[in-house]
Amino acid sequence: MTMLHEDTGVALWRRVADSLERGIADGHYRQGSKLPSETEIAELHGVNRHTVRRAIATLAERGLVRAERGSGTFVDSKRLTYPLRSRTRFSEIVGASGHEASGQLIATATEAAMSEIAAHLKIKAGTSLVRIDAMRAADGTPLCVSTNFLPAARFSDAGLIYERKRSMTKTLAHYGIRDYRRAWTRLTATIADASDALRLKLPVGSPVLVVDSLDVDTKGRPILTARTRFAAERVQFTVET
Amino acid sequence: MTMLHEDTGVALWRRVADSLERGIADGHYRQGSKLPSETEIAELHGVNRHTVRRAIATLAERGLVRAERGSGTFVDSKRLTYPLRSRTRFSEIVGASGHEASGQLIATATEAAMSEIAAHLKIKAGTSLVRIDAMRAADGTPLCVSTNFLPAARFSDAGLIYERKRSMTKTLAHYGIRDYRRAWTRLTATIADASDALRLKLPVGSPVLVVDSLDVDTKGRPILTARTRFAAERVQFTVET
DNA sequence: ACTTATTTGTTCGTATGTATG
DNA sequence: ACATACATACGAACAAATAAG
Repeated sequence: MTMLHEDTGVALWRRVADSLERGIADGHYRQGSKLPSETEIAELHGVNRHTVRRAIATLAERGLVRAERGSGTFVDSKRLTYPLRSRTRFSEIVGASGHEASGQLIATATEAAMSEIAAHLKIKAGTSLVRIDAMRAADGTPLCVSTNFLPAARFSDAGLIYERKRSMTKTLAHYGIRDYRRAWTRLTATIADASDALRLKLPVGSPVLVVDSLDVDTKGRPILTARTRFAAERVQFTVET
Repeated sequence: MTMLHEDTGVALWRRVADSLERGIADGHYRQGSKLPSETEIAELHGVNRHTVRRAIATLAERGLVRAERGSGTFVDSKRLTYPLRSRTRFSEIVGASGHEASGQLIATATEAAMSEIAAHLKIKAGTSLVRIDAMRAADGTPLCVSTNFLPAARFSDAGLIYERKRSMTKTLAHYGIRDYRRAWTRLTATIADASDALRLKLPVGSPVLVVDSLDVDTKGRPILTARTRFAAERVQFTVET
């Protein structure tokens, strides 16, 4: 709204910030690595050092970088890249990016299927379901909380199994399911509610990515439908088309 | 907390709300259609009508439904389903779901490529780029704002073309590009900044879905990289794997 | 231990475009 | 039309911390 440049409607410092954020997001500047010095960035973008400082300040506020007087500004982004594909397994994905995956049961119960969930799982409404609420973390930091529904007929006591195994893949393996795949994924974002914020250790008002999904076995039979809420600031999804 | 049930850590009213929201999200309850009556829903879920009322109240607060005394509760979710796939075109997607797509140029300029963007477009840093900031809407309601970068060598004056055509597909067609595809898509969420919130007509603190993408032509040459911010409350992505 | 160069942090000053009243 | 306030942007200088020799 104020001082513009080349009739683009965007402030200079914001353009610099966007550029840097992009560089961090796509791995051009890796986690822990040093950004170019403020004067270098200023020269690169053809702006004053103050402008760069303001850009960096906004990134630092959001926790993407950390400035150290005398040595430099370092990337401090723990955002995990999480591919959405046919084979989507939390522990695999987290493990592949060099972090230690862990899971924790929040609650489990047996419920009657609501019509919407029943439709997804291709069972009759009112059929018995196992509900599993779980929190998943990478290197101890909570990444997501998920609410899972499984047909109780096939997966009775799945909650108890999950509590022991702390992994959905292992729980399903206990029932003889050695492979399964993602049938569909739907995704949006919202503000974390109080309990999710607490479990994800997020400040109130933080955005979460809400992922609805259905997993099916090798024969295409639905086995699991879930709603998973990811701490948006800790994850970045990639879509493989 | 509140009233619990079957030692699941989730309040009854929240379970009902989740169930209804799910039904709306997956089209089980369509836009504009009437929900079952409160007493019906209460019977279906085996809860008291007060519980249902609380669930509906939270949905109404978030603008998903609209309760009308004497006639019923109606789905009022303008959340558009937006598939992320190889062929991702705004106007096509919006048009296919029965809405009228429109675009509006916010600003355009020629800039020198920052190294990150240059890497995506496979050009040398410092090469001239056309930057196009645009807002896109469905039936007049803003859906997203996007910042697009195109190599100026191939697409000089793309900004002017876009201003006239108000569609990126048509703009590219003007340069002889009849087909293109999405090379990659990265996705996360954050809180809308002031200018985005204004342009998307969102309250401050609203979440936006941030989509980074690269489009390439039929020969695989990069033609366009963009960062698009969607009003999270108005859109739902589907991932096709 | 000392020097030197680099880098972030801070404080002046100056100028300009936008919004408000 | 004018004054005021505010955010943006640039320039110069110096202080303080760090790293390298």
